[in-house]
Amino acid sequence: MAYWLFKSEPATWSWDQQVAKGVAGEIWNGVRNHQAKNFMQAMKKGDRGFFYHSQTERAVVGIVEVTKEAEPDPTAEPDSPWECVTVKAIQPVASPVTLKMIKDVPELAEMVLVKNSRLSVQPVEPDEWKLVCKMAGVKP
DNA sequence: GCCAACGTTGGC
DNA sequence: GCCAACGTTGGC
Repeated sequence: MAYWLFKSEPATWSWDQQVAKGVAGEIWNGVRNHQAKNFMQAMKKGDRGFFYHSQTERAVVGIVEVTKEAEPDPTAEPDSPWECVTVKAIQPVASPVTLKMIKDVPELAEMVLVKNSRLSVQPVEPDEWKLVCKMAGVKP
């Protein structure tokens, strides 16, 4: 199983809204970046991801699971290359892991979140996943 | 094919 | 609100 990080501006799409969708989940639409799209195409059903709030909060606030693999983005122009997966909320974190906390941990210095903060969908290494889960107070 | 200009994102 | 980083666009 692979691990990922989904970044969202809480004003646009928040963790609470994701939770409200329940087991049905919600399509992760609106991504208009090829790197991010490629990562979504690599995702498999059952993969796990962090739900990260950018801008005002800058913290990992929940855990999601990929429930449907990449399909054309219904919010994109017809025949455009954009795709998206569907994710559902699994559980909130016991305590949010802020960007500052991540930056303070040397083992997490190589996270894409630190290296390329603008990428909205990112891969997470298994070791990084375990450590951030520990910091968040959730089971990996 | 290069590069300057511009728009967008996100941290601070 | 500002600015740095990055991606995209368009002129040449």
